[in-house]
Amino acid sequence: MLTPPSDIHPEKGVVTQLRAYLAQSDLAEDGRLPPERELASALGVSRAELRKALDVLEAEGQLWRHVGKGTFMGSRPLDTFADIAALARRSNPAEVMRARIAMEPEITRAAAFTATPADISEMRLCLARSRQAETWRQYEGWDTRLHRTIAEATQNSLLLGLFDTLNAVRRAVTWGRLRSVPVRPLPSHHSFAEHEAIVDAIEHRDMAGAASAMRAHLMTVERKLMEKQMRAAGEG
Amino acid sequence: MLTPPSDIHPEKGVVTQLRAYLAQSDLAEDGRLPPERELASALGVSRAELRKALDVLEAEGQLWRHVGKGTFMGSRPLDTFADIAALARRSNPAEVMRARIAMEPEITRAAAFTATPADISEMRLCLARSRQAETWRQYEGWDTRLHRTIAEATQNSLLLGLFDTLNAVRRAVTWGRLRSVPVRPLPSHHSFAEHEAIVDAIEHRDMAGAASAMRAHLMTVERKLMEKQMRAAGEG
DNA sequence: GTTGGATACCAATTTATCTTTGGTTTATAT
DNA sequence: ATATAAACCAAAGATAAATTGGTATCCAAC
Repeated sequence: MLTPPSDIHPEKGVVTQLRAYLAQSDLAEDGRLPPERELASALGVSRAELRKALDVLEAEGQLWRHVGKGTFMGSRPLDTFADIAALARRSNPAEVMRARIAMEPEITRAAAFTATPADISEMRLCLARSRQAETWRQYEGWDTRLHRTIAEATQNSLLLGLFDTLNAVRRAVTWGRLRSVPVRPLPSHHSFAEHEAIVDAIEHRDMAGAASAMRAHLMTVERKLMEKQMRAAGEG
Repeated sequence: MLTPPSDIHPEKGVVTQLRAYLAQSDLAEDGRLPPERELASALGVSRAELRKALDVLEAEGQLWRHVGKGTFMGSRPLDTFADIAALARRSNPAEVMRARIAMEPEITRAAAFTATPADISEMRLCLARSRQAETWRQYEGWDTRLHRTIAEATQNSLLLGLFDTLNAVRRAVTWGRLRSVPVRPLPSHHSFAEHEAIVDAIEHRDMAGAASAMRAHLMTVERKLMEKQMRAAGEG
């Protein structure tokens, strides 16, 4: 219907009018249509009424909208950003910690099923080295390697890739932290026993135990991290 | 020249001076050292000479530089893009399925804690649309959107990014598949009820239930996929 | 009392502008 | 010849301004 008949309710008229506009006007390549304010005046309707029509078309899945970006035809493109730097920019330490708590226990569970004796002996090596570390920097190196060895033990290149991505973002995001204590990690450091419990569970093919041990470990890390942050906030 | 040691070659002198500076001065946590112009004046040498010394240390791998960014200690962070194509090449449908089973239930668990009413109503929309789908292509579109909406509902950009990566690999890996049956999804399709159970659990903030519902769903998908593969192998 | 329209404001996003930074060239002086 | 200073370039970051969808408010009309 090109000329809106007067016997149709105005709301429906706007929807029809909008459909006609979208059908005829060839919009930009990205399917973007003009801003609401322009489109409203171009169609000779108020912005509120145009928005109601847009709501209808959006509910139909014909278009999608986003604040600051615009309104687009077709289905929403999944803006896949696999770029580490971009991910790190948008994320923060809290998110990273939550992501670790979500991912790593399940990775550990899978590893408990697939780990080879070679994997497990490499984990044991990481454990021993981390205990011998004389600086926090060294300790962190062995800690990182232990966690990655577990991911490798899943024998799943995709899971390993996802873990690496998570880890890269973690390093990028955690910059700006302060290692206040220059001393070496103490033997009583909580991670030692926790790490050992994880590797033990993997060795015993205890999938549930491995997952929960990793989860417990990461939640301790998260708690320590939050405590440190609270202290820093209190001091500042 | 403030105190030029005559017995040392000036170039080597700058290198030594620079090494000493890097050893003593604790630079920022990201390992960044001051811009060349500042550092040159701080060390009392010309910028050109400082750059020569920096060239030496860079050749030794002790530091890395980047225009517009600065000069940094340590090894250059592997400019990792989680290369979807590379991941897909190394992976296979079975790995993808195992990775989904590892990740998505935990994402769903997190979503059950953080989902907003808007998130949930969007999930319901996806459910309804997927039921109305008249082709498998349409159905897959709404299925994908449902799963991504759940990932969005975690309010965690990193988890969302990891999910997107996983999803991109999945599409890349499943590329060569053929949807043999041109008929529309039947109302008895297993996913309908399973999807609904997932969204219900999220709506009721049942984190454990949401996770296990998603896990059950994905395991059904995996089973169907294996059966199909067996049939294909039998036919081939 | 409800509806529709105009306006103003908000937050997310993009665009434009300026600054910083490593890399390079040129001219000058010792 | 060599070193120094200066100037310029392109890449990256930082900041400011403009856009845009979303929302609330007020007012007039029926």
